[in-house]
Amino acid sequence: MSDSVSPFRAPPSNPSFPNLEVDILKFWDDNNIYQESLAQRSDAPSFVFYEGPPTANGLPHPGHCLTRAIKDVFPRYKTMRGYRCERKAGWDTHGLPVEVEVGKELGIHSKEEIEAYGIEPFIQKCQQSVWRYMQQWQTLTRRLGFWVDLEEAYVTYHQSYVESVWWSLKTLFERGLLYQGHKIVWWWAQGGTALSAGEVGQGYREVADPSVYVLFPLVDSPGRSLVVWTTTPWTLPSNMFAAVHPELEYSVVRDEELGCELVIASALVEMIAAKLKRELPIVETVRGQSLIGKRYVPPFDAYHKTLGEATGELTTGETEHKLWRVVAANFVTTESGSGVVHQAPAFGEVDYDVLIEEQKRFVESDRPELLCAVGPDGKFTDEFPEMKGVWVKDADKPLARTLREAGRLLLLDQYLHDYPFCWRADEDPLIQYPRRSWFIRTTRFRDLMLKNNSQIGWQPEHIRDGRFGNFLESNVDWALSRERYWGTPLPIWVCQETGRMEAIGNYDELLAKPGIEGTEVWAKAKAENPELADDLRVHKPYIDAVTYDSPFAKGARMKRVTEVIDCWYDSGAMPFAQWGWPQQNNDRFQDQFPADFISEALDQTRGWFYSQLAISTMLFGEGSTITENSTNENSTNKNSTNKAAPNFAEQAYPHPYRNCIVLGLMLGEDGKKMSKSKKNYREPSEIFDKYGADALRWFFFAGQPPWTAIQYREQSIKDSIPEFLLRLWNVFSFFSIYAAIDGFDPTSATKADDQLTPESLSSAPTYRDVNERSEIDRWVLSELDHTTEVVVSCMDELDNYNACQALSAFVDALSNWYVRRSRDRYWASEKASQDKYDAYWTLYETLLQTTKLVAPFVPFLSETLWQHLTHPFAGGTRKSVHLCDYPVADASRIDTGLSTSMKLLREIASLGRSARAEAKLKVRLPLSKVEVVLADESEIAWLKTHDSLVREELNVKAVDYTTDGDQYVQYSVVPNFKRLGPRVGKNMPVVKKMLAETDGNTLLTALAKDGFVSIELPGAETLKLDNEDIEVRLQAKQGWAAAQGSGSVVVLNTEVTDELRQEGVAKDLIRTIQNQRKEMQCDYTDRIVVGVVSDEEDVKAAVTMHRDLICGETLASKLDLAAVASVDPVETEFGQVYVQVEKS
RNA sequence: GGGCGUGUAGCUCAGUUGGUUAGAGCGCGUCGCUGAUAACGACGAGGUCCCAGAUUCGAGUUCUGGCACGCCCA
Repeated sequence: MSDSVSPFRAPPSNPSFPNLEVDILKFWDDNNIYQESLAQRSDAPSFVFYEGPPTANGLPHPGHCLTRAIKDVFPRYKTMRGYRCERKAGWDTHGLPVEVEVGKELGIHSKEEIEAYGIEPFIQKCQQSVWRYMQQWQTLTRRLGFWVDLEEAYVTYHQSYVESVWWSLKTLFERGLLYQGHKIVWWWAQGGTALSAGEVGQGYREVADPSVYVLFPLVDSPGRSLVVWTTTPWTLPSNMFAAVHPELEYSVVRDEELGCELVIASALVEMIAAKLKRELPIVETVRGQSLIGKRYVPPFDAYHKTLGEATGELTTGETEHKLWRVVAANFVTTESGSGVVHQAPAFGEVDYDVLIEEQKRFVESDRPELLCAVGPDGKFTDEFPEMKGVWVKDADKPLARTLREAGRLLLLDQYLHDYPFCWRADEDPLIQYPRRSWFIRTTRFRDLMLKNNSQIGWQPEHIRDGRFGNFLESNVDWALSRERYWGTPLPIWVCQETGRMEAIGNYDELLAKPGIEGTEVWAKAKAENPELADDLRVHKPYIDAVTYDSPFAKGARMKRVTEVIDCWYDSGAMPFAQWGWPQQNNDRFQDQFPADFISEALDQTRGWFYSQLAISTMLFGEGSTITENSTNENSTNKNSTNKAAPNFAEQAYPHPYRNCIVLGLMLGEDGKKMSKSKKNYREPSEIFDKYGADALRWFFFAGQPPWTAIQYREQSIKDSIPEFLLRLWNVFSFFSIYAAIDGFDPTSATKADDQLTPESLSSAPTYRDVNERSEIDRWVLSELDHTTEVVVSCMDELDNYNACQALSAFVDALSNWYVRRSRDRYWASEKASQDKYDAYWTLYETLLQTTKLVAPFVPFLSETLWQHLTHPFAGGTRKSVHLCDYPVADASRIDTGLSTSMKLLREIASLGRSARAEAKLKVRLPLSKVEVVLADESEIAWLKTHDSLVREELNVKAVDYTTDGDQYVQYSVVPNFKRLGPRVGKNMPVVKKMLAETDGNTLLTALAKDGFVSIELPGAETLKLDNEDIEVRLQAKQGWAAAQGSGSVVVLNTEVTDELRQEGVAKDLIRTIQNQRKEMQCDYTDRIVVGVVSDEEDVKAAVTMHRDLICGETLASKLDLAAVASVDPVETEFGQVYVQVEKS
């Protein structure tokens, strides 16, 4: 090799990965590596990734690290595989959480307070507040190595984004898919606002409510009443129906005290009788079905006096009373109550569904209308004059009293249950309350959504038919509107005179309306505060001020509805709205739709996964047509691409995403949900500082499949360092040290290309064809290419876990077999031997390829390795490993036979060590022989050529292989179950028994002679078994120092001769002396003088016989069987050992 | 209450279409190496595969019913 100074830099021996990572971040920034990785693929086929927009309105936590790591690894991989993978960041910026944050800041929380504060300054604050934690998000994203275009991020409050959403809503509106209806919400009456499910969930606590059993007298059966149970007496005035389960049995019982008959579910009669403390003899029993349709008198007559006899026409042409009938409902149970359920659809979502079902039975003009005697303030309205102005919860007692006085109260009791209170005002109970709301008719698309879903590649697969599929099956119309302030305004304008409506698709379209007024509100605000983001002009309150002439009635004005929309709709519109499509960027949208890959956590099933699928199916699915804004001739289409709005009806499912990895929930150290108060997790920044981003990433990728619930364990993150990162580093470090010593110069490959592919390195004069290299070289390269094959096929299937398993196993084999077995080849004193060149080239190539393989997973470490490994080329190679192509397996290098043989060899070495340990014969003590018994001969010839390796590993003088190991081994023959199962079936246990009972050796002999053995089955049937049909197992006999593996048994010759023992002592002495050298902190070139004083003959003999060996190994210039003056001896089992450093 | 998922070694987790010796890492124990060295390696102990039934020649794996935990929805 060249005598010039090695171009390799010696790497730090104990690297600080966190520090190296920070350097790499700077390197990437300084050199625009990410941008270049994209530019390099500008003409490549695209692999489309969508970023599910996080909300920057909260701190990022470890769960987000997982999401962002997974979102990073596949785009990186695909990019290296030759695709163009753009990664546009995005931020979710609208919604209640933002309003709440701002409210906290301002010390206000009710809607009244917000309005008192002023909507205009409030939403301005919202817009500013969205970025509250932006810095942390960006820092985390960058530090984790998540490559994404933060500068080009889409933002849901941007005008272009809002306009895309408007366009889609207008499309839906014009297709008749938007409508107004009621939605029963959890309502905070005092604050005048609905609460989200999450908020409601926070406020449950146990309370005692009245439990009343009320009589509903049946109209057509005088003296007979339904018994109805409720814990909310205040809902009784708004009663509309009573529900029974058609399949349940009901009893008519006689109540002597009241002098009437009661209808109660049979299963509950006893319970109610016990509460009443009186007998309720059964008069008759009936099925729920027979009660259906029976009319009753409601407990209060507020509505009854006018509507009591109201009838309507059914769709069947018949006539039926609209209200106060018994209806069927299968949610009725007999767990509590009476089995007859009071229905006040205004105050219960389930009850409301019953009303909807009832309404559907009637012709449209004759439907029962919702009864609601309570106002949004939670107080009775004049529809129930008796209690007008009374807060509902205060009405419970007086209502019960009224019922009692009217003889309608069977029983008053108390009932303990959990009931939600407002989390912001915990004295305020929430009530369910109907609100006018806008809906999207998603139910009409249920089957198409299911069809679309069925084509999506879900990871894990059970999401498709499980959680997500079920959710789609039970689809209900999307409640779109929110009575809030900070959100995308619902773009519907209403004629103030006729109530007719139209949707607006973008801001210019609005401005072009005739008689436009109100735009000055925005102009004024902007003039007063030029800093205001222009995007705010499409938000409340500015947009609300904009009105125009009604096309429906002369002189009337069009005014926007007041609502904003659900921010899930924002995020679901992201596939087109991120581009501002269709107003602009048609080509970008066309290119980037649908996504090949998205990933979020499980909680997005009903969130982003759904909102995207629903919107895409409605807009671009089968049967949909995209209409041009033809009615709006004034709209200024700045971009001609707007005209080219495609018809996506032809777009094959699935869209808008083809593959989705659903990540499991991340749990804290204690296996519980992560929570700041419990402090059961580490802050990401601490992890980065202590262990580095690669350690965290590897923990995510290699620890478990990503969809399992992951327990965040600091120890596991820490473990990824020695298990993988450091192990790989050590191999590299080993290589660098010796490459530097020997002056190994890869630049001698004059035709080396900029990715240092093996083909191009072969131009080096010292580079030999792999086939000519030693076996271990061929072996490691075979393993490398096999690993490459596995990793590529896993990653193509989005399976990071098994890809990492393969990588981990390979790095282990590289470190613990290849390098270990090859060390002396690098130490060889001959600098220019071909074997040494082979060793260097093999390890160099292996490291290069491994570095590329691990690049998507551990981008920092791989970059560091790449920089070092390519350093000799002084800039002639690609600047970054991330600009390289992903390795492709070279099938010609994969030698499965060699792989199998080597595996057996390693097993034999391992068994030998095991046998030694068992027999308490330490490896340092040489043994004369091992005998290896194999099940068959196929590998013997190959193994024999590796005797020296086995001798060395096991420290024995000789190795013998045999298949005839009767002496040591018991043969047993078992059937090959998998093969014979189908053929033998029920007789399998018999076959197994017969094979076991026959002498193994006899069978094997017969098999060898005839190629088959015959077995007589009980049914006089003869079974011929060839050697594929059976499996030979070896079992070491007792009394031998032996260990057995799957196909081999290793037997030790335990006879220890004097010679062997003395050699063992010599090796022990060497070790003792080496330890002493270390104690004395010798430099490894220091010469020493050694003295050994012992009474034992073996020790004396060992020193005499093996003086050269001992001196050579320990760099001793002198070794005597005498004390060394002025040195303290170490006491050992061999006597006293003196070691002194020689004065130079 | 419904849906979905999970339950395998002390801990964290793998386990391919059912095939008869259930794996890994950590931890623990023993030993080794000392020219990758504040590292490293080998070997070992440790398992009623949550429980009970069923299907099957054969079940950690399929089915049914429980139990426990988690998530989502009521």
